Amino acid sequence: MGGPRFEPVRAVRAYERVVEQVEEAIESGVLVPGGRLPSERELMTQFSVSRSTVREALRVLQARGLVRSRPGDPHGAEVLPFSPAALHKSMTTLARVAELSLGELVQFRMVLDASAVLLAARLRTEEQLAEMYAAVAAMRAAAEADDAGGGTSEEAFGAADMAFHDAIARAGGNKLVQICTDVVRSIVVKLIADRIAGEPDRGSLMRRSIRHHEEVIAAVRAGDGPLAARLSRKAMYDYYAGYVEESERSALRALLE
Amino acid sequence: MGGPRFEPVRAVRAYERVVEQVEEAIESGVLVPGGRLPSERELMTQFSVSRSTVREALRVLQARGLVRSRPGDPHGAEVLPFSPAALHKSMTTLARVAELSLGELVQFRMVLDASAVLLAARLRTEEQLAEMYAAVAAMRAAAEADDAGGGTSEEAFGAADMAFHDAIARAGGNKLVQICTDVVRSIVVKLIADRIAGEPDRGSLMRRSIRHHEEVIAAVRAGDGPLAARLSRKAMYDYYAGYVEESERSALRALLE
DNA sequence: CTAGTGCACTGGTCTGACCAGTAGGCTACG
DNA sequence: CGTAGCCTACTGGTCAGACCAGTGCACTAG
Repeated sequence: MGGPRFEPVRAVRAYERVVEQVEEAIESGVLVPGGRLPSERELMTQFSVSRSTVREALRVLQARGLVRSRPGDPHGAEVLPFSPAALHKSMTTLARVAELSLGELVQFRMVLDASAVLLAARLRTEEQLAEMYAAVAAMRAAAEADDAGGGTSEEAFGAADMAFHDAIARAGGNKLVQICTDVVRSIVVKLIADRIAGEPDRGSLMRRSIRHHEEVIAAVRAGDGPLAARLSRKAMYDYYAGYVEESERSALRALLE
Repeated sequence: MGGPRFEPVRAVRAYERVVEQVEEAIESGVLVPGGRLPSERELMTQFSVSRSTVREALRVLQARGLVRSRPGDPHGAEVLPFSPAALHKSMTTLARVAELSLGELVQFRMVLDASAVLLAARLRTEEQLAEMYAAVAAMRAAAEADDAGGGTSEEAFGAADMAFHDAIARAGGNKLVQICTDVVRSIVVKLIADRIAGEPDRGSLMRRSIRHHEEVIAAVRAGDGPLAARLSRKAMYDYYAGYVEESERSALRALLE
C-alpha cells in the first residue's frame, strides 16, 4: 500500500474515441433524434481520422441503435429516437448464448407482468382501462374467427394479446418494465410460434386465456392490485406451462403462491 | 387481397452477412468461447470481401460482446464467453436516452429482487444460504470499519451488498433475473454513488440495511417466500427512497402493499 | 407551374500500403 | 544441454485513394 496506484493505460482505439464523442453528443442532447450527423467525409476531417475509422465508429453506433445510415443520403447518418432494438438484440443473444430456457423467460414475464398489473391497478387511467377492454374484445374476435376457420387469426390473437399487455405495462408507469416485458414477450413468442400454430386445441386455449384476461381487467378496475397480480401470474402459467419443460414447471408454480 | 404478397428486398450490406454467418457459427456452437476466428486477412478470402468489410463486421460483433480482438494477436479474434456487458451497455444507454428515472430503476430492482428472494426461499441450498450469511457479515465488518473512519468502507459495503443480492439471485435459479438485477444495480449505484458517499448519517443507514438483510435471510431460511419478498421490497425502499424524487415515491410504495 | 433530367454528393466496397505490437522459433551464449 | 535474448513473420489498427450505385435537389424544358 501507499504510493500512487497507477492504472494500466489501455490503448484506446481511434474509432472508440469517435464513438465516445458522438455518443456523448447524443446523450447530452447536442444531437437530437431525427437530427443528422455530418457526412463520413466531413467527419473524417473533423476527427482527423481516415474514413475507415469513421465508418467503424458508425458501425458500432449503429449496432447500439443510436444512428442509422442509408446509402446515398445527402444529409448524413440519422440520429435515431430511442428504440429498445439494441436491448432486444442483446437479450436475444443472451437467450441463446447463455442458454436461457423457455421456463426462465416465462418466469421472467410472470414476474414483470404481475408487477405491471399490480401497479396498473393503482395508477391506470380510464382511457388505459378502455384500451385493455378493447384489446380483450379484439382477442375474442380473433378467437371467433379461428373457430370459423380463419387463417391468420392466431396472428391477430397474438397482436391483441400484445396490445393488452402493453396497455397494462403502460398503465403501470414503469418504462423499463414495459420495455423488458415487450422484449421478452417477443422472444418467447418467437420460440414457440410454430408450436402454438400447430396446437390442436387452440380454440379452448384462447377462450381460457380470454377469460383470464377478463378476470385481470376486473381486478384492475376494482383497484385490487394483489389479486390482479395473482390472476395475471396464473393466466401466464396456464397459457405457457404446456410448452415448458416439466422439470421447470415447479419453479413457475413457485410464483403462484 | 389475393395474389402473392412480395416483401421488399432490403439491401443487405456485405458486412451484415459476415456478421450473420459468424453469429450463427457462435450460437450454433461451431465456435466456442475461447476459440479463435481466423485472421482478418484469412476471413477476407473466406468471405470474398475486402478487409474493410471484414473489419466492420468484427466491430459489430465486438459491440455485441461476442468477440474481442487484440492488436498483434497471431491467433485472430477471440470468441468470448457470454457476458452481460452488451446488455449492460444497451440498458445504460436506455437509461440515459429514454430518460429512465432513478425511481423507475429502483422500482425495477424491487420487483426483481423480491421475486428472486421469493424463489430463493424455496430453492436455495445450504451453501447459498451460507454465502448470504457471509455477505451480511462482510457488510457488518465494512460498517464497523466505517464507524472507525475507514476510507474505502462504503466501497466494501457496496461489494458485500452486491454479493448478497447476487447470492439471492443465484439461489432463485433464474439467470435472466440475476443478470438484469445485476445490470440495473450497477446503473443505480453509479447514478447515486456520489450522493451515498456524502451521506452524513451513513452509519445508521448501513446498520438499518444490515438489519433488513438479516430479516430477509431469516425468512429465506424459514422458507417463507412471501414474507422474504415483502421484507426485501421494504429494505430496498428504505435504502433508496431518500434519493428518489418525492413525486415518484408513491409508485414505489405501491409495491409495499 | 409542373414534370423530367442531370449533377453533386452520399454511403458501400475494394485495393494497397504502412505501422506498432505480439508470439514463437532461432541463435548464441553460459 | 539449457536458457536468455534476438528476429522474423505475422497480427490488428490506421491511412490514402479509388470506384460504384443510389439519393435529393436544383435546374430546365414543357
